[in-house]
Amino acid sequence: MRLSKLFFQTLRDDPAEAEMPSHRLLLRAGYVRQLGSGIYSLLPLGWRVTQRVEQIVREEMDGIGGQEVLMPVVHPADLWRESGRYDSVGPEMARFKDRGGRDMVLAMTHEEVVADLLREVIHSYRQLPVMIYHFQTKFRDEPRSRGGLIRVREFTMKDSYSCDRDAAGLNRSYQDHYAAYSRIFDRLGLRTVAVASDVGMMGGSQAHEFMVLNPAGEDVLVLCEACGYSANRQVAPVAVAAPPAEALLPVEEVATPHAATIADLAALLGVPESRTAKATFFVADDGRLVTAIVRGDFEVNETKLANALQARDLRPAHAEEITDAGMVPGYASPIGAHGTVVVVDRLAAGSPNLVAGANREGFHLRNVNAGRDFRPDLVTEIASVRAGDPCPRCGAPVELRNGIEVGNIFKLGTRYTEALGATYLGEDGERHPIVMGSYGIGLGRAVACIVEEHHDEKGIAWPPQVAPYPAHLVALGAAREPRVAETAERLYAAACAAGREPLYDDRDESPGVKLTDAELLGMPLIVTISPRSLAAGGAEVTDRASGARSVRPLDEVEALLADRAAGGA
RNA sequence: CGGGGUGUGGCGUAGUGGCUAACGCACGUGCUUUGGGAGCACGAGAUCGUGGGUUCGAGUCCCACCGCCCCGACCA
Repeated sequence: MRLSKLFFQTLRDDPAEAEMPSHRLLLRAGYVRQLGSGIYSLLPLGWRVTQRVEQIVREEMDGIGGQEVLMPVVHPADLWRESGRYDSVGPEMARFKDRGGRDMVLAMTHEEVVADLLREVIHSYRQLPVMIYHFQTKFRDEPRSRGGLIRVREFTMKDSYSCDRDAAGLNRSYQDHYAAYSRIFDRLGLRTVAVASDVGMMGGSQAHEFMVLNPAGEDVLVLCEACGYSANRQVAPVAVAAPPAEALLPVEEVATPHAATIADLAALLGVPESRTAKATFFVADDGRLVTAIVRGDFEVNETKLANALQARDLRPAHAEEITDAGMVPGYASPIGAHGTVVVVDRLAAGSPNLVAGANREGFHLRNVNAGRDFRPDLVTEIASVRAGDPCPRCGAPVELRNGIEVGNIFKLGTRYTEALGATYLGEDGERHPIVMGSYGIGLGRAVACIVEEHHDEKGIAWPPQVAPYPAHLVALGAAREPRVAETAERLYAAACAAGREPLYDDRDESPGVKLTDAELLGMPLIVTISPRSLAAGGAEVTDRASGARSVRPLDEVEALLADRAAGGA
């Protein structure tokens, strides 16, 4: 591709709105353009990278027996009513009416369509297992997009769906995907860690997320260096031992002016935070006011709490809602409260004689014990793992890291097939629901993550497997020295003929512009042809990632450009 | 949805009530230049986010709305 013809534009200055390296560089190098919040166009270079990524994903999906299909973006709402998700999914799903007044949705995922296809196509156990997948646009009206391509509203996703006879088949499909995903991210040049995760809106029994470690990641991961344990903090169990039992002491009120936070309280009373109880308040989607009690040295884990309550949604409670239940924010405890579901963290319940709120401005109670002084509606684990807490598997201190989710795998089970009546006739002559799994990879997010991991201060440095072009030919001083243009044209033509079309900067630009653009654009190999290089016996070859450069004879350069396996300089 | 910020040629910015809205980059033409974002000259390009208001006069002050960014809430 000749740069003189390429639809692109590099920017000298960083666009003001871009903060993350991937966002900044993809914009500056002319790979993408923003149309609206969380809505991007892919320019030719960006589209080529995406296609390279897509092809790698396709090969690995085909490798585990996947069959590519294409399912629609616009679905009749009735389909989503059948699964119950038309009502359970919130405003992140775009809805509209067609001209006939029928309710329609823009698909944010395709379980329903797959289940619909299954009930039409699959009748017998002989047709199972089967796995289908597609690359399709998804629209999710996120409350807030962010981070350039990391979190967008419209994006392309590879989603695959395994369809098995039973749980054992699902396990195999799940393992196949797990292995395929590991190969995919490896090939993409992404170092990922697979973490056990929450099943969220998908439902199902088991899920893993493939995470790229990145400080800008929106998820917090619990990692153990000692044994390799890894989990999303949303689900990671707290393995902190309960303190030794003590005799339960009588409750005693103590004045604690201006001690509305745990830190202030602990300092004022001279007790460790672990000897206090912290109350936080939520309102569930069904209207229940939830009082969550964790030990003062822990934070509430909203995912665990929501799961414990079987609530779809939790929001922080307003002060009036807390007061209405007979509690005093800042000095609150369940003692004397009414009209609230009290959920106590396992560890808080197992820690005796804690300091808790007195429900009186400026006062706390010493020696509060769950069960004796108030009755919890539920005692279960609702606290989040902290950095340095013992690993739930081996006990070594765990580490907390942020991660970006680039892929996930879910065991769905029969939730959708039962709802939609997608069944097969088994060997036993009985009708059984098909057992499904669903597996996603966000392509744009993967591209952004690759840039996050493969860039320097000068620009992008694509791994060869995903680079839009294998090399970047730069002709310098061509106007002055006809041999430069001739040589560059010859190398370009030869590479194209070998099926390895490079980028070719044939523009009438100054050397500085061309060289900085080459580094910004990030092709793995930069080949510079100039009077100087010709005098030195050939062309200068620079490995973008390492910066290693050397002048090579022209026939060697020609072979390098044509060689599919060529990597470095 | 809460909090914060921001909106001026394609990009980055200046312009805190007063003449024809300024600068750098990018863009066009010509000449010069050619290994690290070149020089000179000429030129094109902005209803200053939108609507209302205050004022003799508004890019600038006030109100409302909209867009975008960040933090949080949210989230396969």
